[in-house]
Amino acid sequence: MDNATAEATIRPPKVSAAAVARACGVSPATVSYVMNGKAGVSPETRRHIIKIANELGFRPHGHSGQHSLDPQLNRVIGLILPNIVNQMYTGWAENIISATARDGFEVFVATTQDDPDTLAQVAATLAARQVDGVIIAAALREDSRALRTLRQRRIPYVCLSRRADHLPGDFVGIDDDTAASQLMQHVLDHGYREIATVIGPRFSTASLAREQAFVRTAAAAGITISGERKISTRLNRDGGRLAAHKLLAAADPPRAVVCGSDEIAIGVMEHALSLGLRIPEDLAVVGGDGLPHSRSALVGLTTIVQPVQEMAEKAFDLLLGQITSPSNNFTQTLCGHRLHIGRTCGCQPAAARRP
Amino acid sequence: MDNATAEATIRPPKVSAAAVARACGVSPATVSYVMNGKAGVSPETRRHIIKIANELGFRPHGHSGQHSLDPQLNRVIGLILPNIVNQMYTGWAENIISATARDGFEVFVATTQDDPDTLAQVAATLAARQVDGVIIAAALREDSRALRTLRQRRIPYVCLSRRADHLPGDFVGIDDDTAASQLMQHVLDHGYREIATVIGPRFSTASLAREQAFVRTAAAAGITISGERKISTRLNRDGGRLAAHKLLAAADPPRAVVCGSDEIAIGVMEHALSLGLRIPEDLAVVGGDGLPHSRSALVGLTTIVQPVQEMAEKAFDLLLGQITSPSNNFTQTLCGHRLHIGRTCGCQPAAARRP
DNA sequence: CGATTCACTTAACGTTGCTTAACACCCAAC
DNA sequence: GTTGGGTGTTAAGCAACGTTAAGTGAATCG
Repeated sequence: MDNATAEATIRPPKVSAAAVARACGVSPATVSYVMNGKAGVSPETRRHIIKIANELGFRPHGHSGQHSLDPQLNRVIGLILPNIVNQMYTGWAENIISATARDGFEVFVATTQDDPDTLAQVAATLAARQVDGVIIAAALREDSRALRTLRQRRIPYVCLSRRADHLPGDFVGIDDDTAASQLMQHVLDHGYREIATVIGPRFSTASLAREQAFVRTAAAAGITISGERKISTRLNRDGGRLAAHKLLAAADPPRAVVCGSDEIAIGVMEHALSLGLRIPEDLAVVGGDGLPHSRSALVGLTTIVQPVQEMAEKAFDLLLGQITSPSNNFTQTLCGHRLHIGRTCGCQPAAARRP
Repeated sequence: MDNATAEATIRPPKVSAAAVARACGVSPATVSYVMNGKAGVSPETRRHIIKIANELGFRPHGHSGQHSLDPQLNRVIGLILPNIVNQMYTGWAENIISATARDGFEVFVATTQDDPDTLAQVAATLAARQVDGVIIAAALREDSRALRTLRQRRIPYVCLSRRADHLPGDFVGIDDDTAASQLMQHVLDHGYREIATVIGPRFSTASLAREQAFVRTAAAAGITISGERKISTRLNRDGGRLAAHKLLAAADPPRAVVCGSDEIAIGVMEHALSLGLRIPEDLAVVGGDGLPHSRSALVGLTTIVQPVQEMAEKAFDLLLGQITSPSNNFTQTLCGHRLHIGRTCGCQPAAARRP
């Protein structure tokens, strides 16, 4: 009797994975593999299935096609960070919180310490809390459990800075490849030949991309960076100290250290100073995040500056878009970076800019 | 619609959960799950049921079972910080988040920028979100609107570092008076006579207490700090720069600056360096938070070190106590601080030397 | 020509999301 | 007091869905 009301308000179009499979002439399992970025599917089939799935508006576990969600959002989003000590992350957090507050959203802040299990659990917890969306700056390349959990619950998410290898989704970051390449080029222009690189964990796509660009750019200048001089460490000062200890204790210590992160660079410099080395006279160091305090006159680090506020706001913009109108068309946004020339590379403070 | 509405306005409507269920085309059990925030209901169905229930004016306070509110916690706490850029606050946040996670709590992080209205609004928002408790590191001396809101709603809170002047409540902090006194004494021991103090906003009890201790300790050594040399500024680097600009542009610039916060101290040093002054040869500077990066060899700030982790865990402990067994017996916990001697005061640490 | 790899299917499995049904509770009527 | 209808809660059950280990068959390779 009241069915009229019910049917008028809710109408499930029900695009199941099986439907997509039928439309593509494959088995549901294949569709599942494609949607989760698993291996074992040919590129052609993969592309075909993605195309059909988008056309049909497929979402996993499709009990419902469209959200009628403006009225009753919880107005809460989750923010997953590797930690909240590194100022790179707090910078994003600050700006995300400001941006969300403008729209009346509250923010759950969670940290993972870059542990895969913690990440998976945190995502599950946030999902259980009915957040409207999640911004993740702690994605891991291989372990996509967290993102899968969110996908299944149809909770929109946006990856910030790091992405997952095989899972689709919105992404906001900088062009790590170009930025790292420019940074290395600047070091090369100083004439340093003995160069080491220290980056964050390789399970971060951002770290990995930077290392690869460092090595490639150096190679293009005829400089090979040996295995012992390519260090991956934790994304904090201690990681930098440890790396510096290894590098500087070697028989042939490097003349310059190119880091993937400011915190690491600072750790490297701290250790070098404790050995009595002068920077940049004995050792040049450059970083990769552009934190305010490492750019300051006290430290004077040469580094890549990321547009923190722009990135944060863009990430929330994208998330809000996904929340209000979910789709399977994802965008990859690369924000513009710039090189900040300090004095740790060997440049003179007054003549900050180099040609 | 007409009939139902008419009757509804005249008589207590008596909208049962079953009616909502029928209107939504689901079973009463599902409505029950939604109304109690239990799991096992899809977000779409949940929203739909909430919407219909609101339209029909459904009141969950039917005559049955116990009120579900008392025994069931939401397992969410609020954390109110002045900002999330100053590493003092992020240090506490990091450790509070870790501590709460161990007990299955989630944390809403909110920032006030030290604006009284923002603080009041943030507290109201958190209260509306049914948090189980709040940790506040952004309390203001005079404006206790926020704390009063929480008290009225019977939401436990713990003040961290700063307290409100006239409102009772648990408090965790350090002995600002003793710490500031020791810091000033160390500066006096160097023999400096021309001393200025720069602290955070005086609406923070921590800042005010430190300034008073600075002045008192200096006075005990026969040194008067004039009004122009007692500066209160914003709790960030820019605040420090501004203060330094005022102090160093004066006819009689000070020989030493005693700061109430590391960030301020760093701002002071940055400005001094930009004027070509050497630290500590031309100007000695000491800080007051003990942030990891200002203690590092790169900066070498002499400062008060606060036991960040201990304070964070203690604050959550107290909060948890208030949540599980509310009482009116409040405790004031003072954690132990220590003085970290760097080189910005003029001391010569063995290892570190700067070009 | 058998072994291996690749691309996909089959089928068992674990989850999710909801229903049915049993339960605990309060208020009225007997 | 006892009983019965009405109400919200909760465990148990079940169907649908997506996931994934195991399996199949064709192409490739040594």
